[in-house]
Order: sequence, then C-alpha cells, then structure tokens
Amino acid sequence: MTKQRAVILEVIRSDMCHHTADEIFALAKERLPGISRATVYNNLKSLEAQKLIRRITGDTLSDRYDNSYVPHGHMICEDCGKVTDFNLPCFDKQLSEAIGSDFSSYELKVRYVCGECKSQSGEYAKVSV
Amino acid sequence: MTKQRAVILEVIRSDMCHHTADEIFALAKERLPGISRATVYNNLKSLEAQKLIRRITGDTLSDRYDNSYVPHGHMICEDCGKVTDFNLPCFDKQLSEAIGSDFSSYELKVRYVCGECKSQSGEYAKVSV
DNA sequence: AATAAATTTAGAATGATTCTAAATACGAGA
DNA sequence: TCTCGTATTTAGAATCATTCTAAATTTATT
Repeated sequence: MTKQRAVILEVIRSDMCHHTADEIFALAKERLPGISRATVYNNLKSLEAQKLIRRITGDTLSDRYDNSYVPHGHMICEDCGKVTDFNLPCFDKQLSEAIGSDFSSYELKVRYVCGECKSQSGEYAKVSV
Repeated sequence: MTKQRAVILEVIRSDMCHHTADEIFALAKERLPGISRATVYNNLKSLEAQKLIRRITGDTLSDRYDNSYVPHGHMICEDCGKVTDFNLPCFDKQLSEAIGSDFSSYELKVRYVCGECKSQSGEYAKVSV
C-alpha cells in the first residue's frame, strides 16, 4: 500500500459520487501534486482486482468508479447526468434463475429524468431560463 | 435511406451477433468497398435515433450494436466473451417501482461463465489443452 | 437540367486509456 | 543499517475508438 494508492482510495471513499479517472486524478493531485495519471489508472485497476472498488462503464464516455464493489443499480438522469445508486429486492436470485447459472457480477443502468430536471422542464421554469 | 445505410442495417440484422462499429465497417466494406468509417458511425447514430437498433456499451472497449431497440439483458461470458440476450419477466414494472419513476431505457449486463467454458475448464479438458 | 439539402468521404482532431522505459521507493535478509 | 531485487511511480509517447471538418458527391425536387 503506497501513499499514492492510499490517497486514491480515500478520494473514492470520501463521498458518494461516482468519479471519473480524471476527476480522481485531479482530486489526488491536490494532496500529492506529483502524482501521475498513469498511477491513477494503475491503482484503479488493481483496487478493482482487490474488490475494493467497482468500475462502472458506459454512462459517459469515460468510466466511473463506485466506492462499493457489491453490484447494485445506477439510475442516470438523461438531463443532468447525475448518477444515483439503487437496489432491487431479491434481484440476485431472480437473475440467477433467469440466466440459469451463477454469475460473478452484473451492471444495471437505468436512464430516466430525475425529479429536479422533470420539474425544471415544466412551463414555469421554462419561462425563467 | 441511402445504399450505405441499407447495407449497415442489413449487416446488423443479418445475425444475432452484437458487432462493434469496426466489425460493421469491415462487413459493410465487403459489399461497398468505398464506404468510410465516418459513414458507419453517422448511420449507427441515426439508426439508433430512429429506434431501429440499440447501442450497448461497456462490455469491451468499443461499443456494440444490438439489432433490437427494445431493452433486454445481456449475459457476457467472462472466458470467451460471447454475448447472449435474455429477458427477465415483469422487469419493467419492477424497475419503475424500485426507482419510483418511469424510465426511458435500461442496460443490464451480467458477467458469468457459459456452459461451454465451464465444462472446458474441468479436469479432463485441462489435460487436453 | 438546375438547385438546394442531405449524405458521404478522407483524414485530422480529440479524449480516454494503455504502454514504455527510466527513476524511485520498498521490503527482506545479511 | 546496507544491499539487492522487486514493485511502483513517473512523464510522455502510443494506441484505439470516436467525433469533427470541409470538400465532394448524391439525392430529391422542380
């Protein structure tokens, strides 16, 4: 466990956001100005291999990182891009049954419009923009 | 509907595979040798906008394209990479309830080891490799 | 055939990620 | 503590998928 790796892990653990590698790089750089982008990528990869974090792919061009390795759903607002965690009750069991096999992980992303954006797109808000 | 677009759509419709843009480009090129990569990307984008195909992201570095626009699950073998469609009964309803809102689409990817790869990794097979 | 609009093309540009090779830090044993 | 070998870090080059650009071509309409 090098100091670089510790900082990267802290950055990911420090809030509920789902940061991109580049955001993690910027935040880590505040504490370790000399840190290199490659170190961030290397550590993100090995932290995931150690099951300490989880990479989530495809909601934007760049991957994001989740501070929990345990699979769960992500709801992504199509307007503002905000990513929120959610859980489906008994989903693991349901999934095993549907695919007829055990599985090692899953990724579930739902595209929707969040409450905030929904109300902002109403008539009143539209006028004020 | 240009001939380029027709060929691209036929390539996607012609089998159950989930091709990458590059694979689609190569297959389209067999029939239209002058076709450009940009045309493939342009058309993939507009075909998805017309809800004729669906982009699936994140199982490999490059995106893949599904010949159906209707959301459904994808099971991805961790060994051989094969992608198979599957469906969960009543999943849409369950999802709306869990996130407390309507949604416009979802993406569900399950990582597992397919039957073929599972049996190949058995003792007997190991010896013969 | 004439025109305007949309599409295609080749190649440059971009952005995320991976690779590389040299420098540095770390850990185990003397 | 010193030394050696291994793992990590670093900066920057390289790669790969995708997007952008501007000119050329095609298409549909008159």
